[in-house]
Amino acid sequence: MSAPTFRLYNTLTHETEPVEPIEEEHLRFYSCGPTVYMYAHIGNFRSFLTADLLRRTAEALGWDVTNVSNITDVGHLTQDDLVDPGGADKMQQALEREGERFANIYDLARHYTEAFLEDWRALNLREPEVRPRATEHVTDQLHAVVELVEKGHAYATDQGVYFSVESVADYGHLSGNTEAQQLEATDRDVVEDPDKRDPRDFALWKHDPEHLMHWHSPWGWGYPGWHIECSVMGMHYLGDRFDLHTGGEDLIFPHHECEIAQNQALAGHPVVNYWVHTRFLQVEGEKMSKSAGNFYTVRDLIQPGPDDAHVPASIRARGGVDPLALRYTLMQGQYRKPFNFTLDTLHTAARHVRRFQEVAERVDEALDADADGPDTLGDRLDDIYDRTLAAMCDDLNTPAATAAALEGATAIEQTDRLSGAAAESARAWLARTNDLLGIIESEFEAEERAGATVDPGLDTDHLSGSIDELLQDREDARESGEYARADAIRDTLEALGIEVMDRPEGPEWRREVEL
RNA sequence: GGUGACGUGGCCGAGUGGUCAGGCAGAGGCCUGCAAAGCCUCCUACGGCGGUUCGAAUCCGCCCGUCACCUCCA
Repeated sequence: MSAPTFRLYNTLTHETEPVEPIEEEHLRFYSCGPTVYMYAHIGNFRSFLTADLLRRTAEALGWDVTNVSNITDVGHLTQDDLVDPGGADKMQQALEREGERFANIYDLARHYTEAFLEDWRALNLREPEVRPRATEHVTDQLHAVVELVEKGHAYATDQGVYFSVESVADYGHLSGNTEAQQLEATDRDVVEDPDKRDPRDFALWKHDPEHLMHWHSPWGWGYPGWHIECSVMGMHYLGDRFDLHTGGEDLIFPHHECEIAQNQALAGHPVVNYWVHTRFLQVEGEKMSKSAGNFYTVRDLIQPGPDDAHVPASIRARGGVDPLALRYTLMQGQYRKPFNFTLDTLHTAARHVRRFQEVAERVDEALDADADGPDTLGDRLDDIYDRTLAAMCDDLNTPAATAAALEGATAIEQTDRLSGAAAESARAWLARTNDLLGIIESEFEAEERAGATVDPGLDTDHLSGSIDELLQDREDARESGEYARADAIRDTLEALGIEVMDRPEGPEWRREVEL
């Protein structure tokens, strides 16, 4: 079968377009990463997951991929445009909030960066080729600001340096915010800079010697504006023409709008061809917020603390859900459509992920047994994989892709007796599907299996000896017809969250996934 | 007010002119000492009103509703 055409919705053109890399079969893209001032939440990761799926789909097509995904470890003003002498900044606020935990702002950034990378791996996201930090590129950012001033695209006031929006054509095209008055904030409770020439102009540099992070510049001590870092790091690593740029929908305006203007001014031409934005998710039908009690960080769900009262007790009781179940859940909505994250979906996802894993176990056993017989699965699984890939190529249609993958699991389950040949086909299919979707087995766990620490979510390991004893007792009871006693033992196990299955070859147990 | 997205069965969600999505929940059956798991079968919907068409969930128009963004946010 010929490879399907990879198509993505481009915010810039409002159309779903074929992805045609500048370098043939080499996708180069930039992903806006997090500001590291708190633990990342599941909405953050919906967006990063889009970038991961983009990569995996391109790789499945045989393309090379170069992805740059930044870490924003410079605090920016909570009201981006406003030069607030008080320096109310997200990271500074975090430091004030959690002051006793961290020695300084850099320590805080380091902590949340490490936590972010742990979550990233837990969710089975592939590593970007480059993960630059904003603080490592401040000099580059300053050079860019100087260049913008020299080219007449920016000007300095007492309070900072601003990009002049009217110096580039087409400002507002990406977001549709073309009217000047739309670009003026209605409520401004912080003093704005009276020397700004146009309310739409945005800050490139903020003069503030008191800021917790500050650098020397031609305009005195201060720190860079938010938008310039992505322009600079993107072009630094990917050149002044690259394929694609990803981020959350909130970044369309102002962040990416400003980035496009800066890119145009610096390079003299458009730099990025495709802009891909992930919609915000909702949780239980509402916007996720701490006050609504539906705000979940990744670690809330995969390794909650016993006192995380906002995490449902059923999840806390079992020490968190399988991270792949969380990943699977986030894939149950296409990245561009409204998505309602619910515990019900999480529950279903956990079942599906376990089902894939059990199919994989069965295939591995059949591989070892290597029974004679024809390959009854290969053609069918090839067709299923083709449809899975086609769904991903269709603007990352993950619900359709996972539905197709599930058909593969059913196909394997339906086969009563797997021949060695069929098992090999099934194994190959599982590997390809996992490469594409990442929902069957974690690449990082496999990597680290040698020195594997016990998953904190699984506390049955120390119990398995006594579980085996109980099961043997139950078998003895069953053989002697003492079914009441056998059922009582099973009830005991179920109370511990252990499911018992009497298979023809003997009893098996596993943890329940009920939430 | 501006911009964009979206409304499919009890629930989640595919599907861009004529043929089956898939899953969850539910019902029946096979299997089982009974269960569980798995397998088989059943449950047939497209916000409303017009229009185009031999034929529309699918195209067009209007209306209703939901959501998001419009300088904190992925």
